[in-house]
Amino acid sequence: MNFIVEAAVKAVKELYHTDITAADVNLQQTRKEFEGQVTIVTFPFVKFSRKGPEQTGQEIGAFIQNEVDVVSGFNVIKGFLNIVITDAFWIGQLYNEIASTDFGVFAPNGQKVMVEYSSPNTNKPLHLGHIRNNLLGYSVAEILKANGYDVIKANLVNDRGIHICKSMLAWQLFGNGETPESSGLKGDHLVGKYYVVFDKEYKKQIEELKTAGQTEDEAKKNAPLIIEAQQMLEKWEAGDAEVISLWETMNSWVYAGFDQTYKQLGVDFDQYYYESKTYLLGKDIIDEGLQKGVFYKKEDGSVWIDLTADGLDEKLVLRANGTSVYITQDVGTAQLKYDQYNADKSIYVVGNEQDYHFKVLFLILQKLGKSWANGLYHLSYGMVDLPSGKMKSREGTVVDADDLMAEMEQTAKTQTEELGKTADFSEEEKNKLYHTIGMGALKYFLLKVEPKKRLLFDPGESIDFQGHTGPFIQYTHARIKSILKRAGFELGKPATVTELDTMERDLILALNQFPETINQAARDYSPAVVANYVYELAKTYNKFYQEKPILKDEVPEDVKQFRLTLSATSAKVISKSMKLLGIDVPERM
RNA sequence: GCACUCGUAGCUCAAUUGGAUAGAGCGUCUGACUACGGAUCAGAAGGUUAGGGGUUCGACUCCCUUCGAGUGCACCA
Repeated sequence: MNFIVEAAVKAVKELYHTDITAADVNLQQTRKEFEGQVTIVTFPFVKFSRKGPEQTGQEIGAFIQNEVDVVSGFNVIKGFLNIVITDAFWIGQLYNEIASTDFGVFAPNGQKVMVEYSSPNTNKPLHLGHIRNNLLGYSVAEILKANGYDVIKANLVNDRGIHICKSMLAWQLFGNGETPESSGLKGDHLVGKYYVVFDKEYKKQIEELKTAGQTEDEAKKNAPLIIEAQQMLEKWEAGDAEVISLWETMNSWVYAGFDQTYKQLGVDFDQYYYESKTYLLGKDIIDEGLQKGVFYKKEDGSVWIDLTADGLDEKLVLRANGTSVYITQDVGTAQLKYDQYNADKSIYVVGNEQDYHFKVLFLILQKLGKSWANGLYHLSYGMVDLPSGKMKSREGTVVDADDLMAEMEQTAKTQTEELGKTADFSEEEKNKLYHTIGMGALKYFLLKVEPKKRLLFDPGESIDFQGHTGPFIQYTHARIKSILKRAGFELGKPATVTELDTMERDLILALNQFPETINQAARDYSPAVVANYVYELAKTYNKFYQEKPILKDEVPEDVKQFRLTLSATSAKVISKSMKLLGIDVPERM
């Protein structure tokens, strides 16, 4: 629609002798209840025209109609100039742009972006909150790719630390040599089980010490288990062969489990980072910062940065004994990433409880004068809540990722069997379909909500398959495919129709929004933008489908071909959109 | 206490980034040629956009304030 904007700029220049830029023209889709397809808001121009908004609209409208030959008319309602564009234009748009294979795919823009997501702890299995993280990260990566970025998906695995040692210790003490093979438990679940065991035994010891007269705080510090775990961590850091060996074994179990979960989820990574390898990074940068005067040293030798001028606090970046803290390591890892990839942007998909941390991290890197610091972005997302409140792993109120995915597939199976449309499917085809639909429902449910908003999940009532859902969109796609198959239709024939019905035009308009939607989703780092778009599109198609015959005998051949083209392009755009969300669409369901 | 985020129909979410009469789904009620696939479509009911001020041609959107919810405020990660 750039030509409309350009015409508007020209109109203001010639009519009112004022230079404005394209950004000053507020262009939007015309509301359904008015005639026309695009609307210019004319209020901002009245100060140039020195006339009322209606008259200004009339003048600009007349100018544009005269200037642009595909504009066939206009109307003005208050400060809104509604522009009517010819059907010939829209038909051309459908056949020349929308139907082309690279519609919605932008040429490489020469920029590189890293998206870090997932970043699990290796002491417990993934839960619903991790699913949201993974789906967001994967989808944002796909959206950026579609916008022409060269994307690197990274996973920073938290594979060390006291929490890992807790699982290890509990397994050592209470595990009796249990392995995934011996118990049939998925590796990450097995390790998670011992994390819970640790917590239970630890609490017991705390109670014992309390009855022996210690305060809560003392008991927490003095419980033998926690002391042992700390000793284990020290041994790990010292490279103790036995501890390292145990650590490697248990982590390998977890990774096997994660791989399986990731595969089910359909996410993947180009680059893994492990905190066991990065946790010592960053110290040299702290030195660098000390020299530059960005940091300062306190009497005890600890190193700090003063961010009070930026509305934040003072922050420790290195302990008095010279060891790192969390943020030290993140400073170092950020540098490592940059040295390795030279990315223009780096996205961190991390929950909103770390908003402050990333604010501080980015500010530190800016103050250190890192040229790439401006390209850092924290994609912060809200917690997933249950009706009972927050998920807590130790209280057993978490919704386990593997369980949930299995339940979704089961629901898909039940629903599909009830409808009885897959009688001729092979067992393998059926299973694949249940997976596609179950995951479609789950993924859509999580991605349709704006990332930063918290999300409510009720395990009691299963995720819907009707209405504003993934299966609804998948169904629309399958139905189109069915009709195309029946007609033996292939894209490629030229248009022979010259006029559009309202519903046909609305559908082309909706399809035409796709590239802009992809842009906006990337600008906002928001898969929800795509999710809501594709739902609107599916609804628009369904309405068209319901009211306009396509293959019926009474439909003239050229109209039939045209409606088939509309259907085929709708299926393609639906499929492409869903792919950006990491959701597959079936041919039949 | 301080900081950040959020608050839209009974419930779950939208609203073209400051634009027209705030839109969908679920749920409730009513319909759709004797199905080009009914996991669909049409219609009805449902709102003081948490409350109150302000900014302007125009505010769900920006500012102030009150209330409510969440998160953070470790020499843990």
